[in-house]
Amino acid sequence: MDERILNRIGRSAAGNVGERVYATLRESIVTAELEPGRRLSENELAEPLGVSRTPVREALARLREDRLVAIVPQLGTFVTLISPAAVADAAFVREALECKAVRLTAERIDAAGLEELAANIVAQERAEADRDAESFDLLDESFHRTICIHSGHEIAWSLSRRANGHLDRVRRLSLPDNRYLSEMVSEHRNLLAAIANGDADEAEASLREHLRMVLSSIDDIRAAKPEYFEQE
Amino acid sequence: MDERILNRIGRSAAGNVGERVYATLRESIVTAELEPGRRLSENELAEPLGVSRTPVREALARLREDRLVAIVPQLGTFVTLISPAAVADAAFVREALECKAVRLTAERIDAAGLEELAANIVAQERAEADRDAESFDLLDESFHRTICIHSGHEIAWSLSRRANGHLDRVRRLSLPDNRYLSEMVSEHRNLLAAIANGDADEAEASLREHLRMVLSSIDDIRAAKPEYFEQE
DNA sequence: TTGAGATAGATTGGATCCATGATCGGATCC
DNA sequence: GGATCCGATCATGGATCCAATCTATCTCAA
Repeated sequence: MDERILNRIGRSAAGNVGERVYATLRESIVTAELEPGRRLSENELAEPLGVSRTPVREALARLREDRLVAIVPQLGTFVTLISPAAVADAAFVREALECKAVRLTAERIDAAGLEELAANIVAQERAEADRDAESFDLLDESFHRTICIHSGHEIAWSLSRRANGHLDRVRRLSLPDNRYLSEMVSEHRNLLAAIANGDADEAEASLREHLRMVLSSIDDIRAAKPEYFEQE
Repeated sequence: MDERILNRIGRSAAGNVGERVYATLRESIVTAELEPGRRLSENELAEPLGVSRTPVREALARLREDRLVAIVPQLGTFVTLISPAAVADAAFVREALECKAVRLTAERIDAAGLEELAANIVAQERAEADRDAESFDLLDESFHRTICIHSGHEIAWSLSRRANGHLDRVRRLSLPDNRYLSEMVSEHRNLLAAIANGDADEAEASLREHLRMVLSSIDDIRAAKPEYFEQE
């Protein structure tokens, strides 16, 4: 396994069809364009994408691991209903990983990293002023990713991102309501301040508070769209 | 999506061929029967198992997500070299998830759960007396799984288990040396005591100490088998 | 009209086939 | 003798084919 080989590792996951299909389907599910409970068919998914069943199957297998679809042999594939337990699990995982990461980040981030986070917040403020929730979403993701990367454990981000599907789905369903937007920017500012001060405890507490806010909207969504939820 | 359908969910992941192949290959890699750097071929893997390339590809795709193999298109699939960074990532993830889980477990475990953990430790003591490292391994896994399950977030276990491949590989390579065995049993006892007392802080501290011990052997392995390791 | 049974259709799981591209070895030319 | 070019071989990625089986519908009889 020489260097030339190592240099090419990752290509397989980069531009291949299965990866694109996975990203497409995940986005469709998270935005509820493919609504919870919806029946999917590998053939019907493959045809409009202009691909065969093979990469679709690969994508669905990954989505099953994300618990975003359920595959029943000889019957069909279904978008999972929103499960309060799965949402709680996602919140648990994200809090565990990101809180631990932010402690490390507060201890070891460099000036360039702080600069990057500060620039991100400036952009968030602009998105807030423009009421541009979609841009804010991307910036929010980038903000948290940057924090995880500077902890030295980028894996924290990729796992958190992966587990986060259920939270994303709930959040997107509630997106039209953007009254929380300025509050979130403010929380991000507090978090950055704690990191800049190297205060791991404060950074963790700040992030924990921030993450838990996302959960607050789930009851509203459930009241509005009960058919999207599992019965307990 | 009625109940009959829901009742059958999971069968797809239970007895199917891809799952078996995944488990088999993972075990072979973790025990270094398929040594780091080894080139794998889908055809050569499929033939002795009596299956086609399809389930092998499915298994390899999952192992790639575990970072246990690297797939290079038109070239080959390779068992990844042991990467100190990947090992550290695995330790980070496990510590983050399990420490957070054990806090919840200490707060909410019931008598039956405590009984289960106590019985497990008795079995560990027997394995220790018999110098039966393999049995101890299974019991250790079961012990940690039980703790995670009683936190109410079994996901902590499945993700921890999944991310743990690199740690397992290092540990198995060092297994013949079982002088740590009695120490680990003792640490498990301390952990159980903290949980039984409902002392979340003590339980977390105890588990953290316990998990970090696993890392101690990596340098020995590297000295013994440098060709298994990535260069930094 | 209603019920049961058979049959047709559709679904995923697994196996096979083809396309693309990378490596390696031998033939050939300088 | 050595470098170069070309083709055979083999790798994964994607497409297609077959098998098993579950659902739904249609038919026929009571």
